Amino acid sequence: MRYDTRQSRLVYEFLKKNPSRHFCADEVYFALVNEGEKIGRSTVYRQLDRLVECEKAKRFFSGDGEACCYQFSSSECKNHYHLVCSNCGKLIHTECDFLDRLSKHISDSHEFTLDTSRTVLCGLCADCAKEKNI
Amino acid sequence: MRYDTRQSRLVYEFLKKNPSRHFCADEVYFALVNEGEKIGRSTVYRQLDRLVECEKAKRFFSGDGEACCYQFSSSECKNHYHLVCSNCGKLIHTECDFLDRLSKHISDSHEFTLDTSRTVLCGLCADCAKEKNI
DNA sequence: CTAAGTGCAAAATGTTTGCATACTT
DNA sequence: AAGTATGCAAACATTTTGCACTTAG
Repeated sequence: MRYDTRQSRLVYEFLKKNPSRHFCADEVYFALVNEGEKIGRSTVYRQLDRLVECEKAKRFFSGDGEACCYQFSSSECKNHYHLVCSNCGKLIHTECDFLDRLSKHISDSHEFTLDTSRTVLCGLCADCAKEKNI
Repeated sequence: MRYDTRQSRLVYEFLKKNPSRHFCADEVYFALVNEGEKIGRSTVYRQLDRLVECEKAKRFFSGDGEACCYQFSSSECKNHYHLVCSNCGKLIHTECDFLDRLSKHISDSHEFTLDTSRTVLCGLCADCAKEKNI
């Protein structure tokens, strides 16, 4: 059984409050500490793991070898796609026919079962693309 | 200028010898040491970075928080796609019209510039899918 | 001869674990 | 009361860095 503790709620609420951003474990930890909350680093790690397990958070690795990242994830995230900007780290949730057909195509033609919850399409968001071209 | 050293060749040749597999830095290091080669751990890291820089190796993060991985990559890899099996770690290089159209679609409809060399599509390969279903 | 690369050991990161204590149910 | 969670500090794993030394050009 899983107990409902102050700390577990803290971590969950924190991600939920910022659904469009992702955070590494330490960012969550320090954010909470700076808000004056009392919570330990390992508790944050353990709670994040738990949230990933029960699919309330998404874990991924943003591009170039940084820490691993966590982001709020509702059950809808199972069936849509994620674009992550390798420059600013923004994560974009996308529901899209074309991407659905991608899954089907890959399984039909490449004998490969795409895991959409795990796959993150990497590139540059509009803002960063603009910035880079200047 | 870049010098051509025994160690730089060792690392490059090692990846090249095993183009269809990927290795974390330590695997490369220990494989070389076990073959009796004299090379330092930090040199392996530095050479791997260099290979990634000049696109002779591909770096990615295989699924669930393991170390980051390196794999031989020829210049062709710039324009094709990579499927990685989250179960066995196999990396599949794919040249595919559909995936080319994906890039275009994402840039047209989602204002996002896909970086195909960085994006790894995550899922299950045919063998592992079979195994899991038994 | 100069610039670049090497290897070691130490430091920096990021994450996990053991264990006594505290909290939930 | 029993089971789970917490928090600390220590352990771990991976990667980076400083620096004296070696090697390639």
